[in-house]
Formats: sequence, structure tokens, C-alpha cells
Amino acid sequence: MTSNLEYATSLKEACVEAAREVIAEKGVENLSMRDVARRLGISHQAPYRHFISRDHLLAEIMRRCFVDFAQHLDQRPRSGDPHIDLGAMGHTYLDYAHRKPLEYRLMFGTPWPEPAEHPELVRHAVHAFNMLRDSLRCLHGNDAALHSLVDYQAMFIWSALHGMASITQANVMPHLKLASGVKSGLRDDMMARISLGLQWQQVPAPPKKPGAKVSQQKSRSRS
Amino acid sequence: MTSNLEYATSLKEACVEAAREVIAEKGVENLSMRDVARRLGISHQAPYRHFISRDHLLAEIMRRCFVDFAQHLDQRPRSGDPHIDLGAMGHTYLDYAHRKPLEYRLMFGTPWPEPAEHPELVRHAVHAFNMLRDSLRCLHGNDAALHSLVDYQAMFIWSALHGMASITQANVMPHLKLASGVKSGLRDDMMARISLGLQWQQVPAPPKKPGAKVSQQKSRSRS
DNA sequence: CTTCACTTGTTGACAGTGTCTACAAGTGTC
DNA sequence: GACACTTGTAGACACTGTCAACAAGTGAAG
Repeated sequence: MTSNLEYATSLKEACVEAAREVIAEKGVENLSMRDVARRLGISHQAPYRHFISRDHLLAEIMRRCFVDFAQHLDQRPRSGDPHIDLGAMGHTYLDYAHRKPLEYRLMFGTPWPEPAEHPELVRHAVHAFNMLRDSLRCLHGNDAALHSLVDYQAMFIWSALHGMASITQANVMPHLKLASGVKSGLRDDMMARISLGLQWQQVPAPPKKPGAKVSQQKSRSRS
Repeated sequence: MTSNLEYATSLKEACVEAAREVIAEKGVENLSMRDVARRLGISHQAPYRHFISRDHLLAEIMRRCFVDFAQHLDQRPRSGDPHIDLGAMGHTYLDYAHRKPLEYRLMFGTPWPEPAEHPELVRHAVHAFNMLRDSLRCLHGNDAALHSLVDYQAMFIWSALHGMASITQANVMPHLKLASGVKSGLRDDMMARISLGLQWQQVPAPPKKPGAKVSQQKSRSRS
């Protein structure tokens, strides 16, 4: 019974561990409950005593990835300057995606299971996003009038970072024949453009005229 | 034999058509060769005469999505002003992601099959990226000295757009409790920030000092 | 101690999958 | 007519997730 479980305190924990191995070796889409059971030397139904379906096992692993990810973000180097801190957070984000590509793919590149079924997963994912928000609030102060500015900025940062991370991971860049030096300089360039993009300030917002072209409102102001 | 094939000229075409139906109804991950065959009233092995594996059928569908995507981008409204054209391209990109979420997910959110096995898929994907490049070259002129600038800008635009599109599609935004109005204003805000971010110009590039912090080089110039 | 419920594991099914192999019918060419 | 080639069929194989029935252990109630 306890043949391959020397290290694990419970079978549930051992299942998670084995599943992560499978994912690391063969990718998420090739994770199978029976494979997990086989590796642990238990019957193919034993894991179902701890996870009611394959999706639930996967959701638990994803949840832990978010915990790990949030910890990673939390351990970023801190200086006093909130601007530098924000930049450090961006770099830390991209570092994670680069150093733990499997985990990153799992969190942000895998079709999520039904969110209603896995509230804990959602909770931890939102928590990671809130760290980005906090970093921005630290910059602006927690003035309620600026909450929407913070959210716009957070979505912008996240979009650009996630876009870059997922494009990098997709391994398409070698096929794009980028100009020499671009690949190695991409990260710094991207960070610089993001930080410039952050400086856009909302125009007083005419309350939504659907037909209006937006390309014209070039009225920007810089902080 | 020709029971359900009234419309299709060849079985190959009918397979693609049926597969797209399956994907639309049940998602990519639930696409099965046998299901395709069943819908066409043919034996479960018939599709294998035209696609050597499930991956190859999927790759063919993905390839067609890229063709469709490129066409969509090509039909964007054109004005004389290349700046406005570039903005229109961004909107057209996001429109596509919004109006054809399945196709978008298929192209950019599905783990790609081995690229070496599907060169045509890669070719069409790169072509779509080149349309973005062309749009930028149109802005700067085709000066070789600016090729790397164009590539940086293209990667930035693509990252931000793709990031936003995939986040939007992932249906996580409802869980983030964004400030009121942010969701509806997100797209315009994002476009404005992107266009601001584009204006970053490279610093003369000190030939790579690995230890140097980049956060300091705030020497920007605006066009 | 006995009894009962509950937990945790096993075994055996079932329907579904991708894909290999062997076979059959049609089609065109020498 | 003989032959090769294409296209479709039928049957297997190993694999999957998951349901249902069963067994052994544990702990509490009577």
C-alpha cells in the first residue's frame, strides 16, 4: 500500500505531486488520473476518493500555482521608490513566466474549468491580480477617485505582460524573422513602452457616444 | 455514401466543415475524429484518408482561421493617414477576437501542434504578423535602419492586443471587481496607452552590460 | 463486545477515444 | 486483362474518465 508513498503524508498530497510530475513530463493535456494512480502504485480509482474528477485535481494544481506565483511576486526586491517597485514587479512577473513555463501555461494558458465549481481557484487568481493593483495604489495613494485609473493601468500592464509572456512561450518568435538584436532587447523595450503607456491620463470621459471615433482624442496630459 | 455530404465537393472539405461544427458546439478539446465521421455518416476511419492524424485536421482548421483572420485585417477601413490606419488595425484585431472568439482561441489560445509538422500553418500565421509590420513600415518608411524599431513596435502592439483579447475571453474580468465603467472603457483606454507606448524611442543602446539596471534609462524622446 | 455508519481503498465494468492493420471496391494505365 | 493506386470499411488494441459494487479499517453508540 505504502510502496511509492514514502515521502507523502497523505494520498491526496501524493496525487498532486505525481500529477505535477506527469504534467512536467508530458504536458497538461496528457495528464490522466490513471497515470497518476499507476505512478503511485494504487488502484485507478483511489485518486477519486480525494478528487471528484480530473478537473478538480487539475484545479487544485492550478490553485497551488497561483499561490506559488503570488509568493514569487511577493518576494520581489523592494526599494522605497514605488515607481521602481512597479518596474520590479513587471520583471518579476516575466521572470516567473520564463523560469516556470509549465506553471505559467497552466495558470494562464489552459482553458479553465467551470469557475463556479472551483471558487478557491478563482480566489487565489484574483489575489495575484490584486497584488498588481496594490502596487499601483501605492503609487497613487488609495484615493477612491483614482480607483478606475488604477484598474485601467492594472489591466494595461497585465495585458502587455501576459501577451508578451504567452507569445514568448508559444515559440513562434523564431519564425517571425525579427531584426537582429530584437529578441534579446525585447524585454527591456517592452518594459519601457509599458511605463510610457502608463502615463496616459483619462480624458474627462464624455458619457459614451457610440459612434464617435476615438483615434482623434489625442488630448493627453502627463503626470 | 453521399447521405450527409450534399453540400461538400469532397470528403476532405466535408470533414473540415463538420470539425468546425463540432468545435463550435463542444470546444476544441472535445473535437474527435470519430465524431466528425459520425456526423458525416461515414466510417470512423474515412477521415484518416485525408488527414493523417487528429492534429493534422486541427492544423488545417487553424491554418484556415489564419487565412480568414488575415482577410479580416485586410478589409479594415483605410484612410490616407497611416497613424489612423494603424489604430484601425488595432480595432480590427480586437473586433475579430470579439466576434469570432472560437477562431481566436483556436489560433492563439490552443497549444500548437509540432510546428515542423505543419509548415503551412506557420506560414499563414507569420503572414498575419507581417501585416502588422507592413502597417508600421508604412508609417516609418522602409528604411532598413528602422527595421528593429518596427519589430519592437510590432511585438509591443501584438503583446498588448493579444493580452487584452485573451484576458477578455478568459472570463475572469467579472471576478476582478473592476471599478465601474472600466469594463466598457477598457478598449479605448488600452488603445490610447498602446499608441502612447509606441512613441518610446530606443536609447542609443550601450552594447549590453548584463548587470545594469534598466529602470533608470528614462531618456525618452517623442516624435 | 456488538453494531452501525463512515472513510478509504479495490475491482470490474461501460462508453468513449486515436490509430494500426487488413480488407474491399472503384479507377485509370500499360 | 493485369496491375497499381486511391478511397472507404471493419475490426482490433490500448488507452481514457467515471460509475457501481464490494471489502477492510476506524471510531462511536448502545
